[in-house]
Amino acid sequence: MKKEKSRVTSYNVAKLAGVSRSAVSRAFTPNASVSLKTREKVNIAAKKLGYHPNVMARSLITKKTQLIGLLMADWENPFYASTLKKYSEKLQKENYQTVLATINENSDINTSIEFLMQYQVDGIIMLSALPSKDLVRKCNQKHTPIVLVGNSSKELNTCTVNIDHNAIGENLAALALNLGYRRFVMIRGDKNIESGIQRTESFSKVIEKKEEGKILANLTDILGHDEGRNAMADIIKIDPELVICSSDLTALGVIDGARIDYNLEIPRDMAVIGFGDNPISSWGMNRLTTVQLPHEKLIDESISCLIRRINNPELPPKNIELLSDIITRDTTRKLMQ
Amino acid sequence: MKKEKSRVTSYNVAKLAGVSRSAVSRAFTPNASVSLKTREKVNIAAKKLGYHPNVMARSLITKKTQLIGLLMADWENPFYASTLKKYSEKLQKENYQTVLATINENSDINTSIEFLMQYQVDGIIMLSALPSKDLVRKCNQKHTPIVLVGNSSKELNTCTVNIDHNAIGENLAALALNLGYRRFVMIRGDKNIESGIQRTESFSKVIEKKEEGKILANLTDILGHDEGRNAMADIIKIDPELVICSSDLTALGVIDGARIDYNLEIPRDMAVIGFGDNPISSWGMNRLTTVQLPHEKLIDESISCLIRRINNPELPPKNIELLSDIITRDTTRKLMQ
DNA sequence: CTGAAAGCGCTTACAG
DNA sequence: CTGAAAGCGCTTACAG
Repeated sequence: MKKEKSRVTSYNVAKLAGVSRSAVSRAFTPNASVSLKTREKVNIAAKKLGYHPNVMARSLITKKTQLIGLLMADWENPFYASTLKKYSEKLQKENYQTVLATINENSDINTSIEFLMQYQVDGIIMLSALPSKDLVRKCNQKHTPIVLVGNSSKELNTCTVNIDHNAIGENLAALALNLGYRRFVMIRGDKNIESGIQRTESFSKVIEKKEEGKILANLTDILGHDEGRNAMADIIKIDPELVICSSDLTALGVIDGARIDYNLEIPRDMAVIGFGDNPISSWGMNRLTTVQLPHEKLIDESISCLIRRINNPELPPKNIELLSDIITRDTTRKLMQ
Repeated sequence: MKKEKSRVTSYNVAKLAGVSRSAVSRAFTPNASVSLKTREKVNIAAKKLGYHPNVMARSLITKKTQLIGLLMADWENPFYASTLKKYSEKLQKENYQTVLATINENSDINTSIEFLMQYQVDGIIMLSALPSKDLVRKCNQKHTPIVLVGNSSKELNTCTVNIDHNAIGENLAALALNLGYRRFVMIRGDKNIESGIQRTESFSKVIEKKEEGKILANLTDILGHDEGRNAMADIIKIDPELVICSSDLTALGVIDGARIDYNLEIPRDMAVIGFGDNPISSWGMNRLTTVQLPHEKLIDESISCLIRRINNPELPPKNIELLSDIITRDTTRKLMQ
């Protein structure tokens, strides 16, 4: 069987340094009441033995693990790699480590959350467009702070950091009308995702109010390049002036379909707007007009919300809404002056 | 200050179930010697109280945390999001949780590794093209199993799972010559990364041996779409028949540069081969000929290597080399029959 | 500033 | 199969 790992404990360090285990503990606690001399003795001994405090044992006492659970549901998002990286780095800077948990068909949200709970994470960041009342209830019950990122349901009694999708819908409508477009097709993925619903509704509200333009079709369950390209078979029959997609990848697919399969010129024959400002979207022939999300801010706000909540559980939860910009490139016509 | 979390402990469950804490512990240990009746009583009480064993306390005794550290250095790789997801899911299936650690300019490898060590991770998976002898030495010293993924240095006394880059270089050369190309330009990123060196060397060895063809230039420190596109300014002067890139993104940039900035037709005027088979590479006009890496296998092998090592530390480390396929699409000419 | 002692929540020989 | 007891490695009042 497994050979026993011979761990270096505070006892060993204490003995070598000629002090008590309390002193060793204090030497590793910032601002603890230890003399500089003791601290130095301990540090030398610790270095010699390769000692690091056992966080597990510590957390048993302090009831803090310095562990943050990162729950991610929507892995299709092409930004997730860099998002993950940034979370991990920024949390590390705040002295937290990141425990990753995945949600998918096989492992449901309950399993994941229970895993995280067993590890006594100090808090949870949930990245998902899906609502999760059960999750929030469970966390509140266990007094584990959680912040919901990118989930647009506001009634929940917890911290949320969101993109203001209503504003996006309105801005999109204003821009579209301004550019002279009147016949629209909207495309999005999962039809139940709140953010897409909000954008679509606020878009159409503006259009109705101004009594200009018309949404010819509202296509759903279309996500990603290939589905976008395939969707052109339907779109071509509808013949819109502008196609607005819920993802840059979908938009790029639509453009490929339009150009390659139907020989359209973009934006002359048809304009396209994406969502997300994927790095790809500015490449070569793509030059996609799209919505640029405040990723960095989303991350920063969610981390600071969570940490604030961890340190002051009695504070009321914050609900933050972030604004986005529209980047105008070459898949929509230029504004006439 | 922080309100005390009122934790449910095994003591509470024991009391409610009318058994000892030992019994509670056993009820949560698979194959422990408990009667079915006791186990059921415990389960009912646990459910009623919302009890989950505290993994931190458990790990103090068992010396196993069921935590795996995932160290990632090369975040440019566009596959990292899905790689991360798969690791997390597969480890979860094996009853491990993933702790993420990042390496970058700010947080060096030592800081990250010490973080992981403090959390007493049972093992570490290091995803990086960079060599890391120090890391391996440190892990061996602490008896923490580590497997190096995608790092081609073989002498290290640890488990490694790699792509066989020599084979790729040879296959690339054979294909290139077969297709009738003779004048090559090679492009890669960081010139010190072993995998790129190996591919380049084995490629040129084949060419020299066959006394056919010539590498006109070996460009380094070029990575990603934009740098690839810019590199066309130099490439156009060299006028190669085939450009071989160390990344699909670079290749796509070269193609954009060739088409848009220099009006070349691909592959008629110049052929391009990428590396990695990024999903983008099969899209629309891209249709990139590229090297398809065995991602899934890389992940599976590294996990099983690590778990084997965790369970049997005395076993000698394995060094696994995986083979890759070349996907021929439309950025190279077709083979004449 | 310092150390002895208690205790965090768990598991595991041990004895029955 | 079961429970009392010891102990994992740490921190933190407490008394000095």
